Amino acid sequence: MGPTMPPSKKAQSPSSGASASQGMSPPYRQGDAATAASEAEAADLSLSLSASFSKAEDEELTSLSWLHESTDLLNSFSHSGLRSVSPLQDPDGQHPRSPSSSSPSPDDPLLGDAHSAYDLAAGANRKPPYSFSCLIFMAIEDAPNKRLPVKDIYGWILEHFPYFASAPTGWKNSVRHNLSLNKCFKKVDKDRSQSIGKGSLWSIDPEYRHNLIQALKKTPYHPYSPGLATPSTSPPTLPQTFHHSPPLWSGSPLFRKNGGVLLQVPRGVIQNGARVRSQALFPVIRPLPVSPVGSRTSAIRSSLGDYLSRGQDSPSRYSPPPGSEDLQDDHTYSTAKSPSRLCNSQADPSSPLDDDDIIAVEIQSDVKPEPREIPLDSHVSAAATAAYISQQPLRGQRRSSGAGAGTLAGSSLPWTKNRARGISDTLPLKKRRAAAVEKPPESDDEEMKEAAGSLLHLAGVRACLNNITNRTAKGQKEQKEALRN
DNA sequence: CTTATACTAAACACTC
DNA sequence: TGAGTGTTTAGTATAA
Repeated sequence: MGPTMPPSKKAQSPSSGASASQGMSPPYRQGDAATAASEAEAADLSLSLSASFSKAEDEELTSLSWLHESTDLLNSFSHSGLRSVSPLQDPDGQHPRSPSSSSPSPDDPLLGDAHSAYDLAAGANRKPPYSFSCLIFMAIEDAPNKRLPVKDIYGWILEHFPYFASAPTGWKNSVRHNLSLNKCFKKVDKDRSQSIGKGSLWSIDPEYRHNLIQALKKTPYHPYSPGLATPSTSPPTLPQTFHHSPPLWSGSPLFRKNGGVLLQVPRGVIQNGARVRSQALFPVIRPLPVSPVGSRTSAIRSSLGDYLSRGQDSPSRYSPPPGSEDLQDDHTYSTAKSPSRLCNSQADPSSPLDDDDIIAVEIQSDVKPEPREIPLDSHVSAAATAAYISQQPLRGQRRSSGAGAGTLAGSSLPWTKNRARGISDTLPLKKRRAAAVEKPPESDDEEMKEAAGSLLHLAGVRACLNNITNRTAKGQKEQKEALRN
């Protein structure tokens, strides 16, 4: 998924496997003379970016103008020739930085010692802080038709993350692995008239799109990422204080493995490729019809506008166009689709949850936040979800999101395509597949309904539960009345 | 220590 | 037939 690379050694090195052994992750070094100017430029841009993001925070995010500003800065940054900068690794390339080790220098309060420690030009050799799921997601979303063959996904990743050009080819396997395993991705039925050769086109499953969007929002490139959003002069924030940042869900694996750790990064350190930031900051959101600052920014606006406006309940904020289902965000992978799908599938589609439901969720969270009370309906905005979840204790979130969703999905990875075992488990793969064809497993929906029904019962999510129970009660009542008659 | 998540490697099957 | 693609399993690493 995700912004993925954990703050671990694994994250720092190209991979824990062959790539590491092949020395794909050169130690951090001071940039050479050719990059000096770029570093200076990066510092300036970083200052501007940080200031912009900080301004957004100071203004309580009541306006999106900062976003345009930031986008412009990102765009300019993208032309600075700077590439990836991993903030998580010590100059020796071995250990993540600790918060205490990243005190800004007086000369450069933004970059601090990081500025001297990290090679701004060496980003191409660093693994991007996105999980493969996010990379794939971005690639597909960046495609005009929102669908790509694997080959083009490779190409997109290579284009945007030069690191992979020199990385061992195992990453392609990982891409395919993700495509196959991750429910967020689905194959598009091949159109014989438009044969693309081998393989299929891959697209994003709308059911899970929110999860991916949410995951992407957890990336360090998200303007709300504390690494960018907090004033540069403030000390690095610890993850525990994160809940103050509205859009962040600190319980997501993406947060845990990236955002949370990136908090330890000296403020203003530019992370990873500038191009990535500018071009794929939020390449996942459909552009708005009207855009004063370009499609990319529109995309961001379409995402964050709704995100903010609904989350902050401000009428002055940008409102998405009708039908932007993307903006009804189910948070992240870890919650998976099951709960929301349950609600959606069982609730009356003609009466989607409205803001009252969101409020109800928020109220619930205020009263007694329990991990199990995660908003379960995808109609609940991402803001509400994130705001809600952000109040959950980290550990609780983790347990609830992981175990809960896992239970729902009947898999340890709720968004993955792990088929329910049991069908001729011991048979050879081929026979198992044949058996699966003959006896298709219970549909995800059915599984989700069944499992999530139980969870919903526990969770007491008012909107969903009421909807479901009302319908159930109504049906039972009608049945009884019919029997009487 | 356990659990969840992400990644990598590998084997195998399928398709072009 | 080989290469690319898709699926699955196993193992490892990390964080909480």
